[in-house]
Amino acid sequence: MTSTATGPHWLDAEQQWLWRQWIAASTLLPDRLSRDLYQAHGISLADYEILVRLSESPQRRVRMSELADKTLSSRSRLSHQIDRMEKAGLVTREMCTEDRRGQWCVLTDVGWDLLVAAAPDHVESVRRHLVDVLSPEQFTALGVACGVVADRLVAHQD
Amino acid sequence: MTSTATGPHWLDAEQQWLWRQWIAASTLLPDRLSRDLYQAHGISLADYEILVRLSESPQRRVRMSELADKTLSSRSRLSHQIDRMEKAGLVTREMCTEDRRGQWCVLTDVGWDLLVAAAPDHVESVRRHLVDVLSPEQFTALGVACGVVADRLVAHQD
DNA sequence: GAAGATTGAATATTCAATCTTC
DNA sequence: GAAGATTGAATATTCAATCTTC
Repeated sequence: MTSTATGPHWLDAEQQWLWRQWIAASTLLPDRLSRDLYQAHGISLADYEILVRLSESPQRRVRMSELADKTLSSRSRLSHQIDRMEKAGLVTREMCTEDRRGQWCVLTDVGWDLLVAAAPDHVESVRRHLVDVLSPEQFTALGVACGVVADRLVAHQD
Repeated sequence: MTSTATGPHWLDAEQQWLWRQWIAASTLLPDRLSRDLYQAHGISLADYEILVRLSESPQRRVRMSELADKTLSSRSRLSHQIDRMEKAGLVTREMCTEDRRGQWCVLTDVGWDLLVAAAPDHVESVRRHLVDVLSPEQFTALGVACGVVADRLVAHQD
């Protein structure tokens, strides 16, 4: 659309520029972080996030549905992803005794070791491409704004 | 990893929180916008971006390699995507006479009409989920920070 | 040999249907 | 019937190889 196709609710030129910067960063940064992680440790950013969530939980285990919520993934997607990670020996599934519909996803020692090895590199990558290229104020403003947006999106899936 | 696993370059608790807000927003917002677009008009956000870029260009056409750059897509990905959009009648390919290695991607009337129909809804969706939930200052800060990050990522693909 | 672009296979994600237990 | 979870097919993306023209 050309900039002459204006209407009551159109974005003005500045808003459009800001919006495109968002698109660019939110496309390029995950690509880059995932590539860094893959080249150094053979896992994707999605795999890494799962390892982190499991490592933070008591007994290094999380129920599948809760893991899906925490990683902002659909259940189907998570299920397939855990299949792959299980094949790679990073996690295992265990029956849930309290609720027999449920499954625990459990971090293996191999998964833990991989996370320990990958974490410093990943943090370095996050710093290099995001945190360190911004002033502390800019980074804070970015995160806070994202928090507002994300909260609204989680709240009303309307 | 637990928060006790600190090191010289680790992110502190606040930085981690900010970082996770970024992940949440950059995961949820595109999902949401793409879903809105798909339900109302049968196209993805990626399709929409391509229609926009074509519509903005002289004679509604862009060279494949340039289109890949503009949409931050790999050439392979774009090639497959244009296959699908060509099948759907939204774009066509045309030989490039100046450089016979090249191809033009051209917006069809059907594609144009679809963009015209979808654009107001999409803009409304962007406003509802992003622009309007932030103060103007917050939105500006978000976009500016994203611009800095994106520029660095484009500049040195190191 | 490099740039423009595509191809097919491998991998990942989405979608709708299904199954079990609550 | 709803929640937890999975399954297989359809769709989309990545990766490495290839082809043509510069």
